Amino acid sequence: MTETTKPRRAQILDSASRLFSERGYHATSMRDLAGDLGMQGGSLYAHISGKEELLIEIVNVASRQFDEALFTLRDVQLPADEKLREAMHRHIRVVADNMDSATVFFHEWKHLSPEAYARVTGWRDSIDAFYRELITRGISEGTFRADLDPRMTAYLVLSAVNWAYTWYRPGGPLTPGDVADSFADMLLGGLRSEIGSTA
Amino acid sequence: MTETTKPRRAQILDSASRLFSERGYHATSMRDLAGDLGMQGGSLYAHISGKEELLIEIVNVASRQFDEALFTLRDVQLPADEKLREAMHRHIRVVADNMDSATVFFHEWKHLSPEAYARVTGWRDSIDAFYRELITRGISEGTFRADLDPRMTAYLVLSAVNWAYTWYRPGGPLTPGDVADSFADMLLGGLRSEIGSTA
DNA sequence: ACAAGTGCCAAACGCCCGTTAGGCTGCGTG
DNA sequence: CACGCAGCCTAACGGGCGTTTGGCACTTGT
Repeated sequence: MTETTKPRRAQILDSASRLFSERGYHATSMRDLAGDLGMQGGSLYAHISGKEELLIEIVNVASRQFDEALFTLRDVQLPADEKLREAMHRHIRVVADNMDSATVFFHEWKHLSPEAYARVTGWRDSIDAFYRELITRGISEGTFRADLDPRMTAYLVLSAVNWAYTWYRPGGPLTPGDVADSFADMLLGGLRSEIGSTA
Repeated sequence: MTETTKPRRAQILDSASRLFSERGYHATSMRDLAGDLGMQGGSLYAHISGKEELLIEIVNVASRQFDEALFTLRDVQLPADEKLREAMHRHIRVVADNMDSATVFFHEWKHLSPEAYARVTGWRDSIDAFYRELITRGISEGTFRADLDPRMTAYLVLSAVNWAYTWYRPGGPLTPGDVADSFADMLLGGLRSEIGSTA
């Protein structure tokens, strides 16, 4: 009995993350969720205030993790290419370490109430701005090609790291670091061989 | 005979695409959908057999368009880099020209019944295979770098073209062709400047 | 031993869901 | 004019939804 079992609330959030990510928020009933935990629907309300609280908390935890992962990189002095690689490492690690809540985050944030919705779009914009600034600086430093459009470049990088939630499987042969390095190598160096790259 | 009801049916499918993409499949009720068309919930059933038929048809139309766009490229003789660019052009055009049904396609296919679900995963695999083969051939032809992993490369390309459904806005300053060219330039040539690219 | 507190259950609440049934209206055709 | 028949209506069906309530069993502190 010395082993401390997770608080009931945390168990509920874990189950909710998994079920919401597998079936979707609206397609998961409170009775489904309770059944997954071996209890009755009404019993959940001793621990939570309602269904939306679960969604809000899952999305908040996910967005906070993205935020923290990249925030500490903002003022690090590093060549732009290395910094981009490091950002992708951290970004993909957050996705990979939280596949369920990341999936919920990407799929269900539209169903949040207006304030929570606004907070998510705010996060989106700040992540966007982080990558755009990184790229803009890389261009002015001469590390990145001068003809890049920072907005499109940020979209491309974000596509790569975000879309991973649809195909990455933890426990498979690839670590999050493998994925990040592979993507960074291709993005930074390009797909074309030296011979093939004419102009 | 079925031809006569087609216009109304098409209107229903259009409304359903828009509402499903905005609110999600389960969060859109048949009464919502009917209201959007100025009718009562029950009246829909003169034109369709049920709610899932709408989802199936929307997803089928979308997947067929992806299929057709890339199928005719399979046997075209073209250098791998040009062929990849053309594939991205077509792929992004399908997304951009069908934002609503593409969004439904990417978000709601998990909620399909088993057979329809299997058909979608089949499509997914075939698109995947298309890009992998294209890249594998490009490597053996010397157009692409020899150290590329075709699987990871396909993921990267698919990330770029698929994720567009989350941010692209038709009618904005960017045409689908602009997006495809921009992404193809960055992917093929890499982000690094000539000076910065040391090995 | 007893009171307080915790965690859960069983039942019910009002509401909305997808879907069906039956009837009314207005049109095109014999 | 009579007919059939789309196309839509209103009303209702059984059922599942999120949530609330009251009470029972068990643990804990004194």
